[in-house]
Amino acid sequence: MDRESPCRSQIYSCKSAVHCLKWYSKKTLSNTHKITHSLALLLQITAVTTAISRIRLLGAISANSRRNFLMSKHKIVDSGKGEPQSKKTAGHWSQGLYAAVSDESLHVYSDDDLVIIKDKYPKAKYHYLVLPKVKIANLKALDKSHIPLLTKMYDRAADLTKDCSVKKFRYGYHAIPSMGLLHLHAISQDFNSPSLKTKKHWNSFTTDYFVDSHKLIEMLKSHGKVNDMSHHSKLLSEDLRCHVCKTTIKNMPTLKTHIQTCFKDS
DNA sequence: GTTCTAGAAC
DNA sequence: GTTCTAGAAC
Ligand SMILES: Nc1ncnc2c1ncn2[C@@H]1O[C@H](COP(=O)(O)O)[C@@H](O)[C@H]1O
Repeated sequence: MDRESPCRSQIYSCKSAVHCLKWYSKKTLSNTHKITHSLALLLQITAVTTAISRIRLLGAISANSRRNFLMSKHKIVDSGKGEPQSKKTAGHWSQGLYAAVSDESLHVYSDDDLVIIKDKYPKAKYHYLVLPKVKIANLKALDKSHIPLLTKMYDRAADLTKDCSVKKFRYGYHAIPSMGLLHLHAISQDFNSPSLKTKKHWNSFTTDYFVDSHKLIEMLKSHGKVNDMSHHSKLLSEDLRCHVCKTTIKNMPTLKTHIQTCFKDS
């Protein structure tokens, strides 16, 4: 466990509270004082124990995400009054996946290493997110040691989607994700969904902005890290192009109609 | 006049 | 990431 995590420090404070109780009873305090102090300490222990058991509900999620959980519980914000809210602040929209993975009712699949949930705003008939249970904030945090985990994430996603009514799927990462917490997209290639609305949506799943899981794993094998892809942002404003026949299409409504007939799942 | 996109949101 | 809407494009 992380040495600095609130979880660990709370266990320490719990232990020290017990220690204090023993210490107090040996001291020559009046009986009334002893009882008052002991009761106060017992209340403290109960509160700490409750906090720890709530944190344990978060399962195998790391000390860092427990810290975020505590921050949100205690409404800790790191932005000053009148300042825009920091992206890393608990409660900011970009941290929404932390709450999603913590909610077991959203799990479509879960094991010791990963969780699979449905994408809340699916951009196709089938759209899942695969998240590791150990907190990995972003692609930059990845190194060679993560290859077995990333391979497993792909394997489980492929396994989950093999019985879907649409057979063509892609499994990959956005080059520049908006949401914190590493997540693999598993998305069917029909792109038939009301939540697919904008050019940015389309280009994020159909240009090189979408980095196949295999490609990402190859990057880690060959370079030991994920290549810098900050220049990929320009791909989001490219002209709309059908992912099947590659013709350019003038706008989103036309594209959505076009792919309904152009995409064939065989 | 209607459809569609792009940018602000404290 | 989404929602909302002003104004560009048709
Ligand atoms: N609370 C949420 N639960 C599940 N999926 C979400 C949530 N918020 C956003 N998403 C999806 O997460 C994905 C994040 O995209 P990106 O960060 O670009 O990889 C998008 O496909 C969103 O639709």
